Amino acid sequence: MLSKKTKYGIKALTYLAKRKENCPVQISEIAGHENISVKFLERILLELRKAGVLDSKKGKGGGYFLARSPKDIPMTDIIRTLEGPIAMVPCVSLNFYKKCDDCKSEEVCAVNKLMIQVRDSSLQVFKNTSLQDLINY
Amino acid sequence: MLSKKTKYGIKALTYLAKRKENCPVQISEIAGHENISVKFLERILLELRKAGVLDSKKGKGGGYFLARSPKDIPMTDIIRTLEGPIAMVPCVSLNFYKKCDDCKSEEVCAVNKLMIQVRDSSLQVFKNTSLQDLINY
DNA sequence: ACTTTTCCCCACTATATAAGTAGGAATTGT
DNA sequence: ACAATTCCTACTTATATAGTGGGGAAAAGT
Repeated sequence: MLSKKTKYGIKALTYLAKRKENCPVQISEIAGHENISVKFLERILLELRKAGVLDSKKGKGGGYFLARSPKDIPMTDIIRTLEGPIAMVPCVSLNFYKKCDDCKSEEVCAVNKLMIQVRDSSLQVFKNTSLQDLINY
Repeated sequence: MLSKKTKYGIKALTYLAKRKENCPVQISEIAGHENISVKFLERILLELRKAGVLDSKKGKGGGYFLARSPKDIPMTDIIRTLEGPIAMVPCVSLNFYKKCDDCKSEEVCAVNKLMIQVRDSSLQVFKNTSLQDLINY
């Protein structure tokens, strides 16, 4: 299940991407438009900034804005930052790999084989979809 | 993230599917082989029986066995029974649909559009993979 | 220099879900 | 009758999610 954190993050990013000019937008404006708690969104945007997706400006007239052009922000960046691994089990994760406690060997694990396929098919979607694609619908 | 319940369930089912004869197998035998708590597995197998994937026999010489041939058990059945929706958000779930609280309209929701694609790509894998395919690796 | 606006950051709480446990009832084979 | 086994409900515990509160720091406008 997708966490609200990720969901809100995507919504906030699309809100920013839809704007004509890439100038700083206040958290409260985004939160208001997308029905998100200001404080919660604050934390989400901060994470996205640290991940290099967003950039920010402090003080009066400050706010958040996209660090890159929407077409250069693949969904993989956003999902991995907010949701974590794209794989459904750590033992098939490319970026967050962790061995299973209960498995003797990954070579003979049916779950492993299945989840590699699921991971690849999801990855295909996330990798080939940019923030720009999302607002083009 | 895949729950341990689902993971254990898949492992138990593949264990059963690998056997030559489809005769009743005790929970404790499966649990021992797959490193799963007996009591926890008991609950999992019960759910699979209620869903029609497994059948059981009580009393001495009893146990669990596949209700159908492994090739007639698609992964969708198993995942939906143990994990629930395949979709990452309820608003794109085919079998567990639920409207979002925070969305005005699904037509303009970027998350919705993206997650439909992810759902379809995962569904493709789960639908086209049977229990038989899993043990054929 | 001062004030306001804004992001920055840590700690806390509440709630839900997952994971696992306990105990007994019901059923079947010998 | 007895032992082995599933069946079923309720309970506990651990972990993660979602959200809140309050103070601090930096930048900009005046």
